[in-house]
Amino acid sequence: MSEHTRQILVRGRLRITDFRLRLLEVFVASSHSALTQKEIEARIGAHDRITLYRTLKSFEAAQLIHQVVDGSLENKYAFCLHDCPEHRAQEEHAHFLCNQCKTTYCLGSISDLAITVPSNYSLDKVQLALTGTCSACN
Amino acid sequence: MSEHTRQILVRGRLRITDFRLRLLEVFVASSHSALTQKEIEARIGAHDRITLYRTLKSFEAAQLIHQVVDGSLENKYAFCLHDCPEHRAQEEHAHFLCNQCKTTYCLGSISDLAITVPSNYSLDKVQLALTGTCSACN
DNA sequence: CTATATTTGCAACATTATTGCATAAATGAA
DNA sequence: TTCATTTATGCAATAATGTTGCAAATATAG
Ligand SMILES: [Mn+2]
Ligand SMILES: [Mn+2]
Ligand SMILES: [Zn+2]
Ligand SMILES: [Zn+2]
Repeated sequence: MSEHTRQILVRGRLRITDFRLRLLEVFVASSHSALTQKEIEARIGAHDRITLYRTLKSFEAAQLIHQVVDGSLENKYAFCLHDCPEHRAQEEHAHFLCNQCKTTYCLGSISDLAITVPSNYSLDKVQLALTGTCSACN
Repeated sequence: MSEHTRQILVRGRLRITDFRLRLLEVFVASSHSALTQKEIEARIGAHDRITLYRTLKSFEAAQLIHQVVDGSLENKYAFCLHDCPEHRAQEEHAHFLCNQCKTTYCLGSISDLAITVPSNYSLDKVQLALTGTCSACN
């Protein structure tokens, strides 16, 4: 059953360990939304806090997950789908935080928006943090 | 010299204290950019950490300052200019984080952008976090 | 000036971030 | 398969940040 996550680790050139497989399962299982550390901990079962911290860093470096800016001040991560735009030439990336259920949804590309910065500024990355009420809560 | 900041506190219906005046001076002095707690502490001189924490909360509640989402995970605050769109009917608000000097600029309104959310979602707030290189660093 | 409401400073505690280091485990090569 | 090497893990320790309670100090209204 973990052949899928196994392959993801191989592609990311990360050693295959039990903990990494478990963490990856968690992300794959909620690939539509971003997770806080607390939410990850609730899902992953027994674990070491520091190992989780470092594994998140590794996953991020290997571009398996990405940090999510959703307007809350919490550090959230989401699984990078293979068409995730976050790591494709720094394309625009939108996320939606629901005020009710606190879920953060990944809305994907927003490259159709016209963003301009003041003259002499150069733009590398665009992060759009939307807040409101999601479909499930409406 | 502190007549200006005095007036701001009065308008916000906050009692005038020495610490509040000092903190407000700091914000007024860098009203074009957002400040981290560390940056505030470096500018304000001798102070109590908890008092700063609570005064920031008061200022925010009184809408003298607002939290800034700039794509970093740091908690930043910026002075609300009287035409600051953040507190005018939740209008869009853009900030720019410079990768070089780490300054966060307030870019103001972006209400001309066309933002759409999936059907059945309702949108309350739009925060646009731009990253790149600022004019001074270019 | 006095009474009342608010603010401040300090202690205490919670949560999160971060590094060092010894041990355990994974991997590639023999 | 075994072994050597590299990497990951678990635990201790520390730093940074967030948060509340409470008594003393201060601001403000009357
Ligand atoms: Mn995403
Ligand atoms: Mn602003
Ligand atoms: Zn919701
Ligand atoms: Zn700059």
